[in-house]
Amino acid sequence: MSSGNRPRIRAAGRTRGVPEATVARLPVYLRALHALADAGHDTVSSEELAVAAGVNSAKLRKDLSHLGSYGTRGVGYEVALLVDQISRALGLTQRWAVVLVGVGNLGHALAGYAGFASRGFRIAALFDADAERVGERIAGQDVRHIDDLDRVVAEEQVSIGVIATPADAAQEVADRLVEAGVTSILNFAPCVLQVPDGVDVRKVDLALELQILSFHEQRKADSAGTVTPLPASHVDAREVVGQ
Amino acid sequence: MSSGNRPRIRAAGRTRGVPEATVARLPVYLRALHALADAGHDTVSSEELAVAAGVNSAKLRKDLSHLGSYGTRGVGYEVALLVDQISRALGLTQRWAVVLVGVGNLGHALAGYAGFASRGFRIAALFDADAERVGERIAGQDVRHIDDLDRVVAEEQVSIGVIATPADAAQEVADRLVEAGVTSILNFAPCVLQVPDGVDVRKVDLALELQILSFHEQRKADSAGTVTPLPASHVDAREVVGQ
DNA sequence: AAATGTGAAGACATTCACAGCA
DNA sequence: TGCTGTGAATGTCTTCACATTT
Repeated sequence: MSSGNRPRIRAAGRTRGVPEATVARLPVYLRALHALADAGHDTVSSEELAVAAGVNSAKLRKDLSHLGSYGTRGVGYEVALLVDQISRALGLTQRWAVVLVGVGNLGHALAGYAGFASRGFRIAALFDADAERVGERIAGQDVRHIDDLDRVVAEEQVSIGVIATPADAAQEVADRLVEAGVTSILNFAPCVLQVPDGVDVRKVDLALELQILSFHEQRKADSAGTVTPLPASHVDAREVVGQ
Repeated sequence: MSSGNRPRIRAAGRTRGVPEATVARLPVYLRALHALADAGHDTVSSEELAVAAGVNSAKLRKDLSHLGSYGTRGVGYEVALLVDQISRALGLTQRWAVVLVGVGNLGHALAGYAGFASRGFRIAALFDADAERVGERIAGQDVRHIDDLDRVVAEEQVSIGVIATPADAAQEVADRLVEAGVTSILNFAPCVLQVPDGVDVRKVDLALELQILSFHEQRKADSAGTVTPLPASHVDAREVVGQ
């Protein structure tokens, strides 16, 4: 017996409790809404928005219902209001300061990526461990030495760090980020990071995504080669988009 | 009534039926195994491998069980054998040809990303729509004009395409890729792609990941500011790693 | 003695289908 | 009438706990 050794606290106090799967889709809805706003739409139905976001409308409505009741029955959602509510839910009413560590190939590209600035993030500083690179100017920022990390994080109130170093440097960088006070990390290095509780890590792994595609390619190739040619209504109607 | 309007075919013929969630973790296990092999380990227990991969051991064993029974009770898994089996399951026994479309900031970085080559993928060609860029040499490849896409895809038997264009060009590129015969797409453009059944799309969205982190940052900031200081056993012991 | 492989339970997520409201 | 919001049903994923095997 012993009835499950950890009680697994679900929430403390007044948790709105938005499911993680929903959180991961909110940015997609937000983007679709911006596009609709630009196209001149004032209101949108769950069906229309769902199509624009690439999900089905029941899922969309359930997702939005976790934020509150912002639609009008018989009409739909007011685009501007929904943009506000989703932005608020995601914490995008403030502009987060981000530091980027590692200005190699990929770091360069990330430093110049316009999508960060336009979506509520400000790159406060670029860092590298390589003395050769320090002082280099990228996207209007001087590359600083990683030893300055503590100071910059404190001064600029940085809470998010992006790691774009080689894999063998990533854990050390993560340790330094955490030490400096960063509590969220986006990791582009192909490795697993060890961080203390209370620090969130998300991983973006380029090769991993290709390997997943490889799996499905193989499946397709196999079933094509086998007896079953599978006429038109192919089995693969599964949705892959959802990360 | 009407009992669910689509029968939802789950598989055609002899599907081993590896769950999608498992597939997404296999590349992580593979990487951990390579690291272990390099470190001289011949065998590994589910517990050790799980730690290296950042998951719990029950999940790891369940995942591996979908590939077959390759462990030895009382001992563990032979590293080399497991590498083989996972590689086979992921379709990495062959080297896939990939085309990359869009050689801007990000495309440049991707073209030079060593992780592709080292994990079973060969960049067969680079494309851009901008005549200025055509002919430019990146990572040992000449950039070609997108009009050559059909020919290259056919000649080099390409089945995977990577889109690294701006969002407004992505759908058009996707259409051309599909038209040329590509059946898997990795999309870095921040937009939803429309593709026919049988074509898989995976999306990598850099800003989206930051937005998810923003959500959790806000939650932390809120609960810190509120009445509840939440002693040591902080609520955030949730695992975020799992993509 | 040690560690795998797996039914069963539980948690989580999606989809259905319709009550309720504008 | 049209569309949202949501209980209930279904499906998927994770975790537990232990029989089984070396």
